[in-house]
Formats: sequence, structure tokens, C-alpha cells
Amino acid sequence: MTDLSDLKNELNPEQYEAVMTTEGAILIIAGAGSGKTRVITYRIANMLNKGIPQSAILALTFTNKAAKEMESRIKEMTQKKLQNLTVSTFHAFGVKVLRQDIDKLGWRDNFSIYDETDRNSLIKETGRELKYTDEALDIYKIGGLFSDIKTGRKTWNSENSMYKELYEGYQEGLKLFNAVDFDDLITLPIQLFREHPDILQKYKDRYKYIMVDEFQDTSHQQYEFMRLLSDKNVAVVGDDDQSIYSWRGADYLNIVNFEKDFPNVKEIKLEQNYRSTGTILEAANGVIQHNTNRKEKKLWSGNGEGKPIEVYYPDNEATEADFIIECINSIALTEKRKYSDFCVLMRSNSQSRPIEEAFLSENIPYTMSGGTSFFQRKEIKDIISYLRVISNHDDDVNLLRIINTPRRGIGRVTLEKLNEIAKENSCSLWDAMKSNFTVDEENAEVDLFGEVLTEIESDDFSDDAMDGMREFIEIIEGGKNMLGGHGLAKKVKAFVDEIRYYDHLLGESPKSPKAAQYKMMNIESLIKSIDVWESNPDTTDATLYNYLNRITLLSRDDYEEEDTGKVNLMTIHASKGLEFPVVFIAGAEDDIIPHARAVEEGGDAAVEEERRLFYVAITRARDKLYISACQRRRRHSFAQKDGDAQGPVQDAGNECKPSRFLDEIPKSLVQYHEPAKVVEADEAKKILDDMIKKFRKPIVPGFAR
DNA sequence: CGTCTCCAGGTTTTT
DNA sequence: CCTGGAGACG
Repeated sequence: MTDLSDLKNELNPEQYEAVMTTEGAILIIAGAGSGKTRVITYRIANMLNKGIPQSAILALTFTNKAAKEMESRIKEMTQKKLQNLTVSTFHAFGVKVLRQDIDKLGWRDNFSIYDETDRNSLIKETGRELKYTDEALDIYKIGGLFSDIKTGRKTWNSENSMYKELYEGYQEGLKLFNAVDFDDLITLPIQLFREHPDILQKYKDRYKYIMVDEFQDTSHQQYEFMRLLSDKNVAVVGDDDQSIYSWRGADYLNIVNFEKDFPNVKEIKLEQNYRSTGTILEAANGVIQHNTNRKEKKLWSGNGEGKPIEVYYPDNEATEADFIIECINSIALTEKRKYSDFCVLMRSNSQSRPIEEAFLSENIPYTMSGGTSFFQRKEIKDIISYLRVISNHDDDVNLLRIINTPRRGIGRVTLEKLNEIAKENSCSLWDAMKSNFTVDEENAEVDLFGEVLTEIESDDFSDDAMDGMREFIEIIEGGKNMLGGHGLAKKVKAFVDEIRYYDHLLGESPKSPKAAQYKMMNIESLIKSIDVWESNPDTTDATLYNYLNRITLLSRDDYEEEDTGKVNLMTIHASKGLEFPVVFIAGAEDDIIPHARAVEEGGDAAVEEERRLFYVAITRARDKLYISACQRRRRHSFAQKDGDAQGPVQDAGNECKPSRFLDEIPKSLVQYHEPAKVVEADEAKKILDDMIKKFRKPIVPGFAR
């Protein structure tokens, strides 16, 4: 265990105070790079050292990444097993609470958690039933509205009341299917605590010390959740300048509320930056100063001035990618840096493609964190849907996804009929389906994939449909039996074989078996992740339920093994809390950052948030920062395979302007990368290539390339 | 009644 | 490229 006796020398006075103040309410305003993680880690270590039991501590974070990071740092520092320490995201903690007591609210404990996609299909389905016309159904917008309603950000008014019925239908659907959505993971525990003070008390008795990281990103609901749980020892850590989730309900004014709700708050400001060079910090300050509504802070650095910030205006996104790679390669060589010292930041995931392609073609190892979540991939969702239906038969949304995947003769008409039955009886599709069969209970135990279902005579369904339904029921019930107990990974693998999913994939894309293989590979890595999870000694109860509960809240970062030696590629949002020696901000163009859509919808407030994003991006860098802004960019750059230009020239993309935030960086800190140079280099290369061609031709005709 | 094929659109950030 | 939807086909 690290020696804590020397804390005073290891920490600056403010940090020291934050670490030592374990009792009462404390608000730590931690500027970027001010050693926040260090303080949190030391603080918890200190608490454990003082004899506060692990089980009394609850640390809530916003992302899984942060939770994991915090836990591993504490582990490393204390060298203790942390079996009883709770470090968790708000959502994951909500799941934990619900798993215990959701029955009090009318759900069963094998509830499914619906992600956005699931939610949207439920809305769509409900809308169809309620006969909303297609034009009125902008699912994307409605999904957002429902979330706002549920979390109290919006109320019904004349403008949106037309969706009220749909909302109610949606809610009924959730309950009927024994499912909850992401928002429910916070709102339902709150409801539970309100309606059952005894349950709340149980938690209050246990968690005497609560800590919330990234406090500026908590929503009202999350704040309320925390407030209910907390007794008197509450530490919140945050930085209003890094609040970048207001679009999801985050409100840094919670900081103000906190001071109101908890008397005698001790406020500590950490303003010394240990991370970045003076240049980088000054640039960051220059940018963030333009925001009007912020707590005044004066971040300062004892580090040297460092190297200038390099700004480059490449022609297009391909040139940008080349530029990044060139820099990485040259710095890696001259400064003996590992690839993992580099990070490329983007505003949106869609920017990653050209960069990834360039990395691939140059054989530079990279990891992309975030991105379209692994669990959003179709093939993964399919398998997960099977597992979900196995664990919760009433989960209609997931059932619909797989009932005819692979094909088993259950089409639109059959489903409509089933739906009819389900509606009449207020039951799930599963029950509707089951009502066409009687089960031979005696044989059921013995022969799970055999003939245990007897059809009830029915004119409603064709023989094919009946066969399909029987097959499906048997698969699910067989799966249920098969997937109980331990050795989940192996069993899932067997199950995937059982349903012949690979054949299905091959059938889906007959022209490219490669695509099918790739998808199968993803499934293998899903299975691998199950294996990793269940063989982890920290996993106490490796059941299918627990696995499913967990994964909906994960992105793929959370199970990929630590990547060393790879360039990091991620969105700015995903980079929060991280730092890297060399950082690239790609696509620093107006309309990307600030994002056009954000500005359009949110006006000035949105610009301020985008500025904070830019600030977060800048402050990830320790030594060197590169910023690039393309002069032209293709919006959806995927087409264009064969390089030969025969198509119309408009393919060059739209013209772009450099981000307005670039102007907010003091010029004296910036060094412009000469675009001309690169053009020259290109031309030089062309000339050289021509020369080589000319030179070679006569000598070895046919071999010139 | 189910499946196959062709077509359009791609939606900012994440739990 | 990838997905989801509409409409034709058998």
C-alpha cells in the first residue's frame, strides 16, 4: 500500500484538504488537469485507511470508463481487493437497485433494459397500432420528447400533446413486456425510494459516504437520486467548464443546488494544472473565456511553455488523415514515443472513417473507443435478443427482432394475428403464441428439442406458420434450459450453432462470404467477452440475467483488453477525464465544432457548450497539440471506390470554414503548418513517379508500375 | 403468405 | 458500406 503518511508533501494544499476532508458535504471544483483523479483516489484510500469500511462508500460516475479507471487506480494504490467498495455509474447502480426491488413497482426482476434502438422500435410499433400516420412519426424526435417528458425536462403542452396517447401506449408496452428504458434506470429507483422509505433507508444505512464524479454532468434526476441517498457525507467533484452533456439533461447548475441543499458545504478549488504545457493551457483559457456563464477560475501551470500549437488546413479529410499519420510517424521516431501516446479527437463518430482507413493502410495500430457501439451491431443485437427473450419471454421488442431470424416462415400476417390475440388478452406475443399449443409437461423435462408441443386446432394460422412458431418456442425454451447454470460462454456458442446463425448470415450476403465471416467474428468476440466476464474473480454471480443487465450499459471499451501500443481514436465526449502527450483535434471546422445541428437547435447556449467541448479537447493534451480544419469535406464519405476520376467533380465535397473557436486561441501560441509545403511534396512525388516510370519503361517494359 | 430485390438515406455527442 | 422499408414475385 502506498504510504499515506507523506500526503502533505505529495499534494498541494488544496488537494490535501480535499483528501483529508472526509466528513460533511464538500464541493470540489477541479479544473482540467488539476489532479482530480489523484485526489479522488487518495481520498478513498485515506478513508479506507481511517477504518471506514469499503461497504459504506458509494462512488458514482458518469461513464463506465471513469468507473473502471477509478476502481483500478484505487486498487493499485491500496493493493486491496475491493469486493465491497461500490464504484458504479448512475445507471448501473440504478439497475442494481431495481434488481432488488422492482417487483414493488410492478415489474418482474428479469426485466429487459431497452436501449435507444429498442425504444424506437417500441414507439414505432405502438404508433402503428394507434394509427399514427407515418408522416407524424418522426421516431427520432419523439424518442427525445419521451425522454424529456420522463425526466421532467418537458411537460405536455399544446405543441406536443398529440403524442401523449402514444407516450402512454409506450409506457404500457414497457410494462407489459417487462422492460425499462435508460431513463427508467434513474427515475424508477427514485420512485421506489419515494414510495418505500424503508427500502431507501436500507441504502442510507449502508452508504454513509457518497462521492460523485463529473458532477457537472449530472441531470436533475441523477441529482435527485443522489440527494435521496445521501446522508451528510457527500463529496461532489466537477468542473462547470467541462459540462458537455446538457443535451442529455445535464445541468451544471446542480452545483448551485448542491450548495443550497447541503448546509455548510466546504468548497475547494483546484486550479493548478499539472497536465499541460503553458502554451496549451493558455490556448484553453483563451477559448473558454468567451463563455459568459461560468465560475471564474484561473488555471495556471508550473510547467514550461512548451511547443507551439500547430494548426493545419488540409484540402480534405483524406489529406487530413495523411497529415495526422505523418506527424505521428515522425514524432514516434524522433521523440521515441509509443503509439499509445497519441490521441486523435473528433467531434462526431462519422469523422472516423477516413482516419481509420488511413491507419489501416499505413499499418498503424489504433483503437477506436466509443463509436457505433459493438452492441449495436446487427448480428450482436440478434444474439443478444435471443438471450433476452430466453431470460424474459415477454420482451416483445426483442422477440420481434428474432422471431423470423433466421427465416422460419413467420411473416407479417402471422405476426398481425398474434398481435391481435395479444391485444385481446393483454398479454405478450409470447403468450399469444403459446396459446396455440399445449405443453406436454412430462416430456418437457426429458426432451427439450423434441415434440413436446401439441398444436391446438386452429384455422387462424397456416401449417407453415404453426411449424415456425413451434420451432421458435422450442428454441427459446430449449435455450432457457441450456443457458442456466455456469459455463455461459460455451453454452451461448452452442446455442448460436443450434439456431444455425452462421448459415443465416451466409444466406444474407451470398455475394460476400467475407462479410458473413466478419459478423461471425464479432459474435465470437461477444462470446469471448462472456468468457472473460464469467472467469473474472470479481464476477460473483455469473448468470445470464446478470450478464444481460450489465451489457446494455456497456460500450465496447469495457471489455476490450487494455490496449497498449495503439493510437487512440475517439470522440471528444469519450475523451473526458483522459490525457495524452500528443493530441490531434481533427475536423476543427465550423458546422462540425460547433456542430451545425447543435447551433440550429440550441442557439447561443449550444455554442457555449460546443466551446466547452473544444476546451475539453484542448486540455487533453500534455505536450503537443495539433489542430486541423479541412478546406473541403465530403459529408458522407464512403462512396468513391475506384480512384479514377470519371465521376462528376462535385464529389470534392463542400467547402468548409475553420471553426470560429480557432480564432479564440491567441495567435502567438500558434504555428501554422504550411499547406503549400505539402502540395509541393505531392507534386514532387508526382514528378519523381513520372521520372521513375519514364526511366523504367525502356529498360524493363511491362514491369514498370 | 412469406421472401426476395431493389432503393433511399445516413441523423452529434452516450448511459 | 449498411440498414430498413416498400413493393414485386412465386
